[in-house]
Amino acid sequence: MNIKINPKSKKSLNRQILESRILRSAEFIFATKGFSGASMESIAEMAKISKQNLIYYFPNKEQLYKKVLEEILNIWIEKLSFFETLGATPDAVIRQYVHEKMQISRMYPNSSKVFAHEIISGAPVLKDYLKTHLKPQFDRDVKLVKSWINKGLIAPVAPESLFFTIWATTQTYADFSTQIEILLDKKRLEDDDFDQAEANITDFVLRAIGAKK
Amino acid sequence: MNIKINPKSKKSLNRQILESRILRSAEFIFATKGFSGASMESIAEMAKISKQNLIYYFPNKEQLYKKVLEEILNIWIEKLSFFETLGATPDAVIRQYVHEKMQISRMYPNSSKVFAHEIISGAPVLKDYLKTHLKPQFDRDVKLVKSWINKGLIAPVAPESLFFTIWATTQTYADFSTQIEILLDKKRLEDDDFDQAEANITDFVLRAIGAKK
DNA sequence: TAGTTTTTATACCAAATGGTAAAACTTTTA
DNA sequence: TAAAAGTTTTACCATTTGGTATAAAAACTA
Repeated sequence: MNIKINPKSKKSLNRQILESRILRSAEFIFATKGFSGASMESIAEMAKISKQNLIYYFPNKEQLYKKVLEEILNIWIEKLSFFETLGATPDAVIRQYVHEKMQISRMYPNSSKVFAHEIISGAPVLKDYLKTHLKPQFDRDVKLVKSWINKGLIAPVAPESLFFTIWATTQTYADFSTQIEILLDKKRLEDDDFDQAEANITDFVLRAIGAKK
Repeated sequence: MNIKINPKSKKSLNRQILESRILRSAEFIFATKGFSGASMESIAEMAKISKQNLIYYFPNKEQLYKKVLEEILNIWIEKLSFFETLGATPDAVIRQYVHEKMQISRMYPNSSKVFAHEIISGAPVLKDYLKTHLKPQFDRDVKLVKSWINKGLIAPVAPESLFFTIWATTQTYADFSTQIEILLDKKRLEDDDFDQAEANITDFVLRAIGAKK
């Protein structure tokens, strides 16, 4: 019997592997050096291909950069929505949300850092996206939190502020990991540290909003 | 009578004015473009001097960058210490701390962003400083919070986490201002927004740690 | 196996940019 | 007022780097 992998998909598989190796390299370089400081050469080197080869896959730096951002945004969209868990208790929704956010900080620290650089720089590339995609979702989620307050399920906190707080506290473990590592006297943040942090943040937020379990 | 300003101090006054104009420009450019993306030319242009003139004042880019970081660190050192307010109640200390931190986010958003870029990039310049200066202060402050817990003044939260939370939530209003502006539908964050944010964060933190007033 | 497509390597370049050298101009000092 | 010190301008350059052009090599297809 001739078990043969479909050549077309085999090819595209190889390509996918290489592309994702490139993207991981790019993430790291962009996170570490910023957009301007990241040279195509250094990204290529890290991905163990030539610069010209890199350009074959990603014709220019901006496109590569956008792809990296796109990836993390897709992950966030996929994993993060208050709205989707509609019906669950605030306690459960927030636990799940913080959990997912920390999971992402843990698994994709570099993507997270690239995103942070982008926003801090004034979101030159993502401004439109934020307006058209994030804002509507934010409005929906704020509405949901307001309904919780109206039902007396949580204390009357400012919903917008609640989101900013959750984002900031979870993201800080990815973005400011260097600082946290130094202050906690760790070479690297381990799974344990993230678990601990998640528990602390969850606790903190739930106490602050006085969520009934 | 010959009222004459001491020429020496007059000169150095002019120089101070120009230098601080340069530093403010540099802050903005570094915040917006990152270290590598910030050109000496653009900084000079913003400060309304020639590039060569800029180089006269700051012989190279790295030195200018370090000066910008130094400025914000000095401000933080000056204004932020749990320890110094020893004796005050946790409630008062935290209120004051959050207040100062938000004040800084409001007044020096660009410095704050430059710092954020630096840390996210792995603190290539500031790593040593964090180890030698921030860490000891952090340890002292953590100790103080622990004593609060032991005295039953606040709930048994993780002290480290408390600091990370306060830093993250206050800093986010400077660093991620672009995102927050979009989500709150504001062209710029006004004094009012910062006051509101400060109140929310303070409330939030005090609830979370169950501080007795 | 011949042809086609995909991938990799070689050579090169134009623009941007950090920085130098030094002259010209201005202000301060003695 | 003349020298000294401080400031600004002009001219220039070496390096980095994103990107192009092109051809060789490898992989795949018919």
